[in-house]
Amino acid sequence: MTDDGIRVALPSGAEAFVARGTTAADALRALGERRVGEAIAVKVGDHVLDLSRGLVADATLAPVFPDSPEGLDVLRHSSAHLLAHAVKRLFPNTQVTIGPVIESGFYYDFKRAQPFTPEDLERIEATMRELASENIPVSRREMRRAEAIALFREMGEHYKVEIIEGIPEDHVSLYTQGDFTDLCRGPHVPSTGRLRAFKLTSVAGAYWRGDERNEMLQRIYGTAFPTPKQLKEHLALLEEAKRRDHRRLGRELDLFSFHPEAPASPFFHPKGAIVYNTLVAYIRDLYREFGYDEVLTPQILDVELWKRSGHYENYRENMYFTEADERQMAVKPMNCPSHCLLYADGKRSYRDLPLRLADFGRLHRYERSGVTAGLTRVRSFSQDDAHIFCAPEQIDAEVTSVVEMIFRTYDLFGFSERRIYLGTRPERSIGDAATWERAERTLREVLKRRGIAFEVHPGEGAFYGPKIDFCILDAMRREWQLGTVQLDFSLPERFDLHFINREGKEERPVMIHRALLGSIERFMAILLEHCAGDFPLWLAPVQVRLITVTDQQQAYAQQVVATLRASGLRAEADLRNEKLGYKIREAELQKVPIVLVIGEKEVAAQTVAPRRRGAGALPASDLPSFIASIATEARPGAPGGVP
RNA sequence: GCCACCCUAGCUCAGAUGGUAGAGCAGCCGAUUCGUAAUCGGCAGGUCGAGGGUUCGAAUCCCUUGGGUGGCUCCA
Repeated sequence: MTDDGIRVALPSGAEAFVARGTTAADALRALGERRVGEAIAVKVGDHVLDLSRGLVADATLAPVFPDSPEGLDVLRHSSAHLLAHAVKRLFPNTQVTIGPVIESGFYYDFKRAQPFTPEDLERIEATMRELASENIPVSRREMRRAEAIALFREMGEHYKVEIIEGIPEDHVSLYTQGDFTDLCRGPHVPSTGRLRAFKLTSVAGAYWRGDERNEMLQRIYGTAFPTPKQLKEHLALLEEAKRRDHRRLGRELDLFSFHPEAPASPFFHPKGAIVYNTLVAYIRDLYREFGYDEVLTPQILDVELWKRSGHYENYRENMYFTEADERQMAVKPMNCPSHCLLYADGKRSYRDLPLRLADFGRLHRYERSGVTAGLTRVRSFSQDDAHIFCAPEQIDAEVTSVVEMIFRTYDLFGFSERRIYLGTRPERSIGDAATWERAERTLREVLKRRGIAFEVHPGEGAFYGPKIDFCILDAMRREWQLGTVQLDFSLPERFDLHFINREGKEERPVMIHRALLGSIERFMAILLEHCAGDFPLWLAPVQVRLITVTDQQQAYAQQVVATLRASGLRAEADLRNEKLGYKIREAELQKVPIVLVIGEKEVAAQTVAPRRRGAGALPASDLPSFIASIATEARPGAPGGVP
């Protein structure tokens, strides 16, 4: 190494000496990297930088291509800049704010008096295309903070000024492409021509700095990919998501509906009720196995109870209130206080613990209009909720057993990818610091001991205690929260709960709030979208549909239906005077798992000709062996059947 | 709650610039009696989410309101 030279290397080991200040792109060329032209950035150590960055010290370099995760981020970030560039060109009076990369694309927030219309979006996208085809070079420069503030102030970009004022460093970096300059950490593509596959997807309101007390900005969402083909695939995926939308399937499969008379409160139709109740039946089976006792508790309780539990203090804005006998009452948003009353009904011994009280009670929570959505966020629902009252030394075993129930259940439904989060103390909460500390440590230890990978979500705990949230990825790779385990030392305190321990002394139990599916409504929505309406046999509202070829077979068909029903199957007959193909098509569209075709031959031979959803015809068989062949699969909680 | 958009027959959707509603599917009736994803014909169905306004005239323009959708905030 010489004074004016530095040593650069590729991860493969190739080395070269170049002059200090050589750009990353030139250094890569000097190293014999052939695909420099395809790279959009460079990785120096752990940092992704512009290709035009001058190298000042020895470094190991790796080109960043658009199809790598880092490259995709650069591409999308630059697309956000291209969007801002186009907006400033079309609407010069607009102020720019921030434009980050998000999971499936990017967005940019703007301040403009006029709202952006869908037509504006088209014009903006067209302008983005023009700017891309002009292949404008993107350059970076650094500037003193004060200088940058002055510059953006002069440009009338007050939000940028505010952002820079919040940056502690002396210098900030600016990126310029043609007549557009933006404050940005970078890195960016070398020129706008590298952006070939992007699309603006929607406009939405968004608060400045994500605070609802601040003014509202206009956010434009978009997405970008390395190639047009990948963009197209992504858009096709969005179409598929639309096709699987549970609101749509709910209507098409006649499962549930919504009515303005009870906003955000689902009405389950007979078929939807079967799915719902079968899910509950599955959970009840688990409860039998894991030692839970089911209870039923009132819908409306005295406000005093909610004051005592802390809900009135912390949760009032989400509760419904009413009055009776001049007493203030509240509709329950949760079951826990009722379970505390149940626990306290009589002396408890350590021999009674753990006491696991399960409750499928209907809950009502007032959700602000605008946050509700289909079955995933409703105002009326029930959970597979339970509260475990146990001695402190039992916490570990109890949490462990809940985790087992959760994992087994998610496996059953084909949710094999999970993400687990530990939520710690939120701002609004009850209980002292030491108790919180203890509870958080307990949960952390259980997870660690079980070798379960998790992430910490600071401040995401419940107001009464820390929690572990169990999320899954569905078939569309979207993340949903389902189960939860929450430790609670506060409610036992507030309700002055105790049990008599081995020493004959009163001791405070711990309460564990937990759910596997979470809200049944929400779970049903997620499952419906996950399996695109193709429920496993045991959950299907109609398991078997008989289809007659002509009306000569009606009597036999009805007889078969009766036999199937007698053996516990949900069966029905389609006796309509329609062609076979028509009736089969309808059964397929209705996602009926098994169709039994009954024609002249079947009547004569006293058999049925089965047909599996999506798989076509199977050989005919006699009725008893057909029933035997599906018996296991039709039992609640039968494995398989979900992708 | 905030921003934007949407609401026409049970469903999916047509109905530039204001002249008072239309299709396919579903439904009903009839014909057809048929072998693994749509048989043919006919009939009926809407105070265009609701209320108010502008206008000679409103599904269409304006205001209010209800519901929904996509986001933001929230999800204890």
